[in-house]
Amino acid sequence: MTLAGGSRLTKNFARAVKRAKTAPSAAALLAWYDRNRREFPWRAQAGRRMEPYKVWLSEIMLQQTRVETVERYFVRFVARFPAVQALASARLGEVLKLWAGLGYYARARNLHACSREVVARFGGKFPSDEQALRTLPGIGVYTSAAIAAIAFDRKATPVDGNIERVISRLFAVETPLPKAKPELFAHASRLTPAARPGDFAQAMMDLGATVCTPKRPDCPRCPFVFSCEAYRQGMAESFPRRIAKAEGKLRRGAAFFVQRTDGAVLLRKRPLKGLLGGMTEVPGTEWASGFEISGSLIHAPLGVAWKKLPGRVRHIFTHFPLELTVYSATVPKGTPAPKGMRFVALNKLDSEALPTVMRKIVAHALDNQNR
DNA sequence: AACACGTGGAT
DNA sequence: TATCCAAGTGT
Repeated sequence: MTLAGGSRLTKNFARAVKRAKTAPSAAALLAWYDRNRREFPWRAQAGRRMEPYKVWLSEIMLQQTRVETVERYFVRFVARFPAVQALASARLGEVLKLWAGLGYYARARNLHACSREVVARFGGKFPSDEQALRTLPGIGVYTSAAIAAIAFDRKATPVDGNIERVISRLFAVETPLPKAKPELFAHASRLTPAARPGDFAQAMMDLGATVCTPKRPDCPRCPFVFSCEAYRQGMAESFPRRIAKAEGKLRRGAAFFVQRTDGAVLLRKRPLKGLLGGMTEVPGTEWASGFEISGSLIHAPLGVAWKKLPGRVRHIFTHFPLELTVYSATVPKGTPAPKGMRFVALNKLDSEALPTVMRKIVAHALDNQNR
């Protein structure tokens, strides 16, 4: 962190901390947690047991996804599937619809598979220990520890991105991520108390989300300020060390927006595996680097008059940027959909498993086809 | 071990 | 506008 403004008060505070550095204590963190309790739809009231189903569902949704984004998805999801049995008896398509827009769609496929295994192998009750949880689809090292600690009060130490940041600062860990993971886990595990391990984990994550933030951490409000080595060095913001990933190469492609005169739009389903697996899409070409627009009409789903729309649809995936040219065509009412595709009424698009990039294509086409 | 896998909010 | 990156898992 920076000593904002360099005020005398702040400098004195920093000097006082240097003199008084103490060992970090879980008790201090838990006290902070109790004073700064945050309410979430999946979080029980203080002292109440959390439902394993809700803990599991929220943990899956929260993987690589911000709390503010997850909240409304979680509420909708629980309203539709109040318990693991309801989810297990649903079709995958129904689950993907509720997941559309949330990203990382393998999570939804694994969530569905996991619900069926919990019912089939564990009688509809989540197992409480990490080893057993770890055997379920979509539940990895982090999530198994999180469920064991938060739902079952087992002494387990989940380490997510927040906790990595908190710990790397607390101990000024110079090893860059992801190599530092074992070291960070060892530190976190040593700090985990036998009492309230679930609250401890949530407290660490809340601390990372609200105080020990990536940019401009609010160190004076931190219960660990007297223990933090990075702060003592005046270097909190420079942790965790990280090795930059190579950025993905631009890919291009074309999308074919077909609308019937009654308004219905032509859609199809993507293969179950891989990018946007199992989701609905607007028909299009492959996405490739070095893509040539000139030949793309060969791949069009119908032999009709195509109009190349002005502009492009741009979308950034985690591992590559995408640039799409959109072609549009209008066909008469009653035109049957080509094999493997279907026409869907425009006002029914909301209840389709359309990922964000596909919604962008539809919006771009509707904005531009009559210009 | 390294890469595939989405999206949107903050700065 | 560009960049970062968030409660990771599977292969």
